[in-house]
Amino acid sequence: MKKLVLIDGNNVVYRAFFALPLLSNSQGMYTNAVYGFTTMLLKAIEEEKPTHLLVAFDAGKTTFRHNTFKEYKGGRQKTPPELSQQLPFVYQLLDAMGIKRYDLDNYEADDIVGTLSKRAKDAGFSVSIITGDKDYLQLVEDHVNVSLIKKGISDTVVYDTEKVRERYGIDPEGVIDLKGLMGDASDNIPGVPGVGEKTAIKLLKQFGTVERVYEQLDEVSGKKLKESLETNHDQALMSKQIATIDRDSPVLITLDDCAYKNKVTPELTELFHELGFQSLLEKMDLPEEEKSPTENPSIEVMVVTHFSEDQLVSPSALIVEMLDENYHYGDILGFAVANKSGTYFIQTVNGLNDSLFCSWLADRSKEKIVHNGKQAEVALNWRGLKLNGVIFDVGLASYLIDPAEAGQDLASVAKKRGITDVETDDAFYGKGAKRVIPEGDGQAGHLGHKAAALFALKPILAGELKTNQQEQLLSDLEMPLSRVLARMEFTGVQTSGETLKAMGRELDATLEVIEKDIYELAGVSFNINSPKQLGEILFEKLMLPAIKKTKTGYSTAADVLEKLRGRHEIIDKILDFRQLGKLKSTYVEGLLKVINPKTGKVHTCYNQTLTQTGRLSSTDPNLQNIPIRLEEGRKIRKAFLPSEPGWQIFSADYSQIELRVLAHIADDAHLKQAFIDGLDIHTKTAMDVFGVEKNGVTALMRRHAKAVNFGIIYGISDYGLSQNLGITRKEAGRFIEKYLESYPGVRHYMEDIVKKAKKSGFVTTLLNRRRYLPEITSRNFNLRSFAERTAMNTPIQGSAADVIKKAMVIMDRRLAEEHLKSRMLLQVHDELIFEVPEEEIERMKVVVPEVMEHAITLKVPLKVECAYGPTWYDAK
DNA sequence: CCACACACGC
DNA sequence: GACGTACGTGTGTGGG
Repeated sequence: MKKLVLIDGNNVVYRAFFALPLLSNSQGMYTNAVYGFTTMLLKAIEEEKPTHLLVAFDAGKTTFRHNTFKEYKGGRQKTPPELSQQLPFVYQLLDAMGIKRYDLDNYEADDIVGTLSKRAKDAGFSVSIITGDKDYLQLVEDHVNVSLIKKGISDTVVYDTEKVRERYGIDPEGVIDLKGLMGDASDNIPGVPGVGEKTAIKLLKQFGTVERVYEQLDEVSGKKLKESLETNHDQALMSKQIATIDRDSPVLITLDDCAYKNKVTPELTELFHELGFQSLLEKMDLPEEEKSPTENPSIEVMVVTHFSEDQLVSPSALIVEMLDENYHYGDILGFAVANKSGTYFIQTVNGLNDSLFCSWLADRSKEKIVHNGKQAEVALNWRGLKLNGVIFDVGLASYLIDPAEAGQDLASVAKKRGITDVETDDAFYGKGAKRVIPEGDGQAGHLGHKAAALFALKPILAGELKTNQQEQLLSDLEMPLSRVLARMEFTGVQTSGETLKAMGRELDATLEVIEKDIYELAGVSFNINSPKQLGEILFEKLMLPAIKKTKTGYSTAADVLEKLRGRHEIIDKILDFRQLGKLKSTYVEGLLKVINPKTGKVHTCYNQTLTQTGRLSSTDPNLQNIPIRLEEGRKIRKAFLPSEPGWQIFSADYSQIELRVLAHIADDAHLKQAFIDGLDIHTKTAMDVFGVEKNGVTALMRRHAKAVNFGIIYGISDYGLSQNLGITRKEAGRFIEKYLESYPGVRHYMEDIVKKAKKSGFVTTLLNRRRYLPEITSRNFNLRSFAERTAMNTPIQGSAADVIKKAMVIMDRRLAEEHLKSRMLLQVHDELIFEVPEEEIERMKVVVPEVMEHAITLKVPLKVECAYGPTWYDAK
């Protein structure tokens, strides 16, 4: 006989939460409700041995019952965030176990259960319902029983028709009449005042139903009772109606959909590990994890020396193997392809010489699945090859699904999804200095498994993206951007080694003088670059007051030294030495090391899957932190030139993009107006915070206001602001308070986003980029506060990143459409740098701001400022 | 080899 | 009252 088990998910999770202490896993995430629910679920499966299983959930706040009675479930305590945060894991758990879950707009879990139990009974199933809610007893009938959870989570009492009669003295159908008369405080159902369980049962035993009670009201004994029944006639009927479970609700799934196979998946093991459910893991008799991936017989990797047409079918997963050294210069260690025809490995030389393979790589119509395709594309470009037809990038996808887990090895991404037969590169090649490329054909197996995993991962990740509504973010933003970045990196930026060397010589001369001065002032020579030695000199030998300490000793950081200025001549010298030393080592010497001797250019690598906010990062060299604030440093920019004679460096930057994004997201009328009116935002903030007219804003006020603005977009704390401005915490607190009074929409946003993050466990940006903040419900003040500030900051910074990324994709197309020769070279978070032929300058002055300002339409205008000159330094 | 302190950018 | 601005990369020091 078929057996259907129906579980009221909300009820069981809720009971588990309150029955168990607030357990948490190693990451501080609460797990007690998930744990309790899991225990219940496993017990039910073991005892009931269901062939079909479904967990029903309540859909939302309002149901059809609210149409009849708008106070339904009124006055209920809000679900604690510690509980609601666990719900997603309950869903994940069910999905991993292959158990159907279902909710239905306007209906509650009990209606779903009622409907399916009826259908199942009619189809000849036996049905067990698991819940802690007595209301369900109304569903009991032949072949349908209810397991009512008693105190705690482990005890249940099974109610069949007989048991209901025994306990209440009425038939199961009578439960709704019971409710109609006695009401239900927990659902805010009124019933008839003065009628409790005893009286209600007595009445029902005598009359049968609520309606009958009223038909024969005269026969009711007791004057008071009669009166109360009489005056509350409508209320009693309404209460009965509300308490009635709808057994014909529009449930769209079928019984077949609920078919259940007891199977332990790798996803489940992974999830249990994540949740820290060690005891359950042991209990479940899990299969041993695959230890030696190459032993997996299901993937046979064929080593080929050239490809045939029928081996390169669409879609195919493609691995272009390189180790983590710089992909502009690194070797390709082989290729692997996986598709429905099989899994193939080809050595680099053979692949590069196989014209069929090379034209397949370049063919737009041949669909490819890759992992961080930018690397492959650039590496192929350096070999004169093209890569087209990439339809899915697993690296980018996993980054969007959870930026905290991305940027990882393909093996980790796969393992998380239950594909365990891929070795990490670290494991296969060894890590650090021990890294070697194994002899023989072991590599074919490794690459083959990677390619096969890639092929298998695509539908899984696509599904996850769909759930998160991030498909467009991948297909219309990050994947096209990957192509744009590849081109920018490959194009590179012309860099004058001579200019750098000349600057280096000057720096050397100056540094030598300063160094000598410092030794003289200190009375001894020492390593100025060693904070330890420097600390000893300053705070022990020269007896300067130590303001701040670090874990390891005295702090000699710039802000500390600033405060010691004027106390000793040596301080200024040290600050100068540090500043110039940094220029010399990082910028002059550092950049010289990475200029390509053949092209005279630097070719950065953008990491598109690293930052938690959605920004890019840049390495080898980092071209996003070239000095600009201090003139000495800024001169470094003179070394960056156009790559063609007579061209110009053209720079375009967003003005106040983050504050504009804030005005948009917070939808703050006052802040929006300020931008619409084109005001100087820091002056405007000063006017609001200090309550003065424009003419009354002093330079100091503006500086303070600017710091407040800066802090606001980073999720401010009074302490942070006080440090920044050198004022007391109280004063800083007053500034913030004043600010939030002036911009109530911003205050509301800040409070709201934290609440939302607590509820859902993540925050999102304009284009639905996500960041999870598990620590936002931590009891550790430190961790929680940090997560709260992150909740405020990430949508702002991340949305700004969305805007400029979108602008880059559009800009790239626009340059092509207009047949402009100008090239996009760099992105520095809120600015784009181009090299532009003289004759295109005027056009670019129009096109670039147009594209950037309209990349995404906000409720405030975006403003872009352009500049150009013969070097990056001059584009100011 | 790694953690740390420091300094550069947005 | 705790802690303590966001996000990054690179360099040099110094301990294991």
